[in-house]
Amino acid sequence: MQQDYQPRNIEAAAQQHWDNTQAFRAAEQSDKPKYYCLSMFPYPSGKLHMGHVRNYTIGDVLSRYHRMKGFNVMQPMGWDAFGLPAENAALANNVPPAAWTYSNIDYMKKQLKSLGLGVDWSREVTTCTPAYYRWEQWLFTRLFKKGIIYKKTSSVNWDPEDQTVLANEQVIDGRGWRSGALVEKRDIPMYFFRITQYAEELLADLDQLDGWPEQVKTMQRNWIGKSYGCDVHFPYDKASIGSEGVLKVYTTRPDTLMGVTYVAVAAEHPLATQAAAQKPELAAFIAECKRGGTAEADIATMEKKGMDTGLFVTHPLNGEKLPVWVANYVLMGYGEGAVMAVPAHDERDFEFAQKYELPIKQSIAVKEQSFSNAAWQDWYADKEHGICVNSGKYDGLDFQAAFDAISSDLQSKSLGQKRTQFRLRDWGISRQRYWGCPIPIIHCTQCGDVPVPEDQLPVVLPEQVTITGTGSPLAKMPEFFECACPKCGSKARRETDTMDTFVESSWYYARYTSPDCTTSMVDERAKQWLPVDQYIGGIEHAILHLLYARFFHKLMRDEGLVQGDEPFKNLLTQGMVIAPTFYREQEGSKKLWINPAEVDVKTDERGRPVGATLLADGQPVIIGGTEKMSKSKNNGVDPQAIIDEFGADTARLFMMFAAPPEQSLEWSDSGVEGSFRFLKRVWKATHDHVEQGVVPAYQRGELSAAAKALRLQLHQTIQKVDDDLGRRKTFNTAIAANMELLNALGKFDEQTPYARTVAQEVLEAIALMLNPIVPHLSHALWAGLRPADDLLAQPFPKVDASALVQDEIEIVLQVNGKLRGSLTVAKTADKATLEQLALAHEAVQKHLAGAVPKKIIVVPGRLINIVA
RNA sequence: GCCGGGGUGAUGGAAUUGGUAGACGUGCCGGACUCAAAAUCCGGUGCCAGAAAUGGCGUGGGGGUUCAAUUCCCCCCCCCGGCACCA
Repeated sequence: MQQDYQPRNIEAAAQQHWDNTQAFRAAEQSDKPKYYCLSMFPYPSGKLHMGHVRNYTIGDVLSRYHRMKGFNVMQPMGWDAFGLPAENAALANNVPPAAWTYSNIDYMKKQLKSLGLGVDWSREVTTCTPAYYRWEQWLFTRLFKKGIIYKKTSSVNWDPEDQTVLANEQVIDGRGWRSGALVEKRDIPMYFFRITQYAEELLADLDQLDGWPEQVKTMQRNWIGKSYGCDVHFPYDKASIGSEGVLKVYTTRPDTLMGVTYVAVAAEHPLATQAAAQKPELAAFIAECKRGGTAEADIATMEKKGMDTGLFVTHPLNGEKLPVWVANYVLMGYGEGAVMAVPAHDERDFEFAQKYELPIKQSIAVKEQSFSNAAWQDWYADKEHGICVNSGKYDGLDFQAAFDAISSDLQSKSLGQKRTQFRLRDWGISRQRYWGCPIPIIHCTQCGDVPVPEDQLPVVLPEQVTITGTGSPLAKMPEFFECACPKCGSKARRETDTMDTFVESSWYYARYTSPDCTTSMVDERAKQWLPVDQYIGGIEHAILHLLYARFFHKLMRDEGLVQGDEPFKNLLTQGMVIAPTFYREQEGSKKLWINPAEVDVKTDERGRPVGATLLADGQPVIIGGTEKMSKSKNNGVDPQAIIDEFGADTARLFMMFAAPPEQSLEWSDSGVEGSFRFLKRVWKATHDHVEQGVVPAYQRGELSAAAKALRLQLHQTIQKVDDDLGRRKTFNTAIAANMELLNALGKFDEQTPYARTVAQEVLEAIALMLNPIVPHLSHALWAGLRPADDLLAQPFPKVDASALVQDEIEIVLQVNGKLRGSLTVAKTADKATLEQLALAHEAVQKHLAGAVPKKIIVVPGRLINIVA
């Protein structure tokens, strides 16, 4: 072994060895159980960021650990290559999105390889290639014929100046990001996946997912949002509306129906349109409602506004006339575009009624609570304890009884019925963008929307285009959209919208099993590898991506392509990588963000930061918060710089040590140096041992007390690390346990032949236990400790139960719950002996001060608490 | 606004099933080595009082359950993720 730890050499050598032996090629033929380990594939944005390093290191640790535990591991990698940033880059730098994307992939692939991931690169998948997306188009045409995909109109953010649709993130304070024009909502035709048809199953199957975090399942349940409620029809008041008809609403609180004092409709609702024709001020208000974006967060937080239409509907049960209002918080796209308002028992309606002086009518009472129109109280919305009041024949009924009575009365009048509903909406996938998968539809004036026949797939996205930022690029390319109708042969127009990029990422996990299949979306190998045993990715994907992928799995299952109901058996959601921010105030209250690498932080005598200066000019900078690494806050640390300076193993070790995977991870330069120091110490300890000659690892024989204690700690550590890597997935504590073990070895200085076999045993175990985390280092350590063996063939170390046997244990003594001392006792000591010893203990006597113990609690093997 | 998560020394975090709060790392203080510095190694380090022994306090704030609460329950404050066209 080299005397010094030289990561550059050993990492290159280890990677070369893995390449030469095709070590991570996943084979279908194997007598071992399979383990499919998948990290969310990256968007090729340019270069690797710390979030990627964290994600892929976690995946690699689990992959290598499972390999050592005897699994046939498959860990693939690919590229989520379609998306908006490529078009933005094209606008900024005048490079075609395809060229930009492919060159980013080249660079990032080199970076990923330098991390030493045990990836089977032969399975690489790139979503922007026709080889990949043709199968997405193929599935689309199948689903279209089945009716799972349909067309309807939907609202988008419209930039009237650039004449283009904007993504939510491109709308900043209600204006287009490039033009600065006020954004408005516009209804356009789009294709939808009928995900609501699978809502019930998507909800129910969450119960199968024992390996998913409870929080993610809860978020998905709430997102799907199954509710039990009632359709209610309010007959039109013929005098004001002038025609027959009903206004339909859905409510989860039919028990409050007798408290309805008005109804509210969306700006686009037919009744609103009708009323606006007579009332210019209403028309103006409707126009105002159409301003602004479509994001739900904006709609939910904006000021609630409304206007009376002057129209009326009648209450379905008591025939009362109720005014129809237009309100900006009611959206046409959701449900019927109308809601019934019960100001007394809904907080939003309450505010609205107060603002516009609409009547508030109590219809629910809770015992010992008194109702007042003046201020909202939380009990007004209480379903559990309320009973009906001011509700005629329903007075005195509780929630469920009123629900049943009112809905059955509505049904007998044909003015409504019970219905369960989902909050989940169908998935609109049309995008008026260039860099995405073309939607395989041809529009024919005779035949309508015709799916592209299988033998004409794929519809290839042209790669030579000019992106202008206005309009849709494909819609300006006749060579793309001019075509013949596959049915009647007459001149037709190809669809120029592309698909939501969430579609590609909804099935890539399946494609990895059969990446080279040219005859189908996936082949029989999918049945062998799926489901994914471990999926790893950011918590920000908890709802959309994971729900869409689950949905796609069911769609593919129903097409006979895959088996099983769920794609991902176990899920690990990793936290963000965060770093301190620094800035200077500039004119116009703009902040100039300064990279942490360019800043010197001053601390007081206890290490607390007291100020910071810019290295370049020595002048102060302001210390900001610790936030997610991002370009906008300029607080990113380039992983490449860390790999170049310390090596990939240090980067990997720090990432795994600084926090458990699910928490956010704070970047720390000195923490990185600490990780590097630890690797140097492991290297030195192994080197110094090997220099004196390698020996066989300890097997059996008499040992000194110190050697016995070291072996006890060793095997306790193996037990803990095995559990930490396997069950708990807390890599930070696994590393800490190895650090403690190395510290203990450092204090063990016996040089007898037997002692050296114990040292060999410890060093071999450390090399193996650290292997999943710092595989290059372990590869080199192993070459020194066991020159004849390849580390890749080694199993995870096994616990020697005989080393764990302890004769004496420590018991903690408490008096009234406070720690007062401890006892070392024989492990076999019984309860009576323990109580006796505890009462006799000096510190216990002192704190009892003669008082008679009322109770003695003995927790075997842990503590004794004497209550006086 | 709605849904989900989090808050522990100077600092990142540990405490796995209600049972010794602060493992391990960083920083800081002291020492060894050195002409000196860096690197390395050794020791100390929750806060308050005390020379010490020791005692009290302490897991965002307030209350509760329990022999015992970072852990369970209720209320409040702050921070973060998602909200359907960022990925």
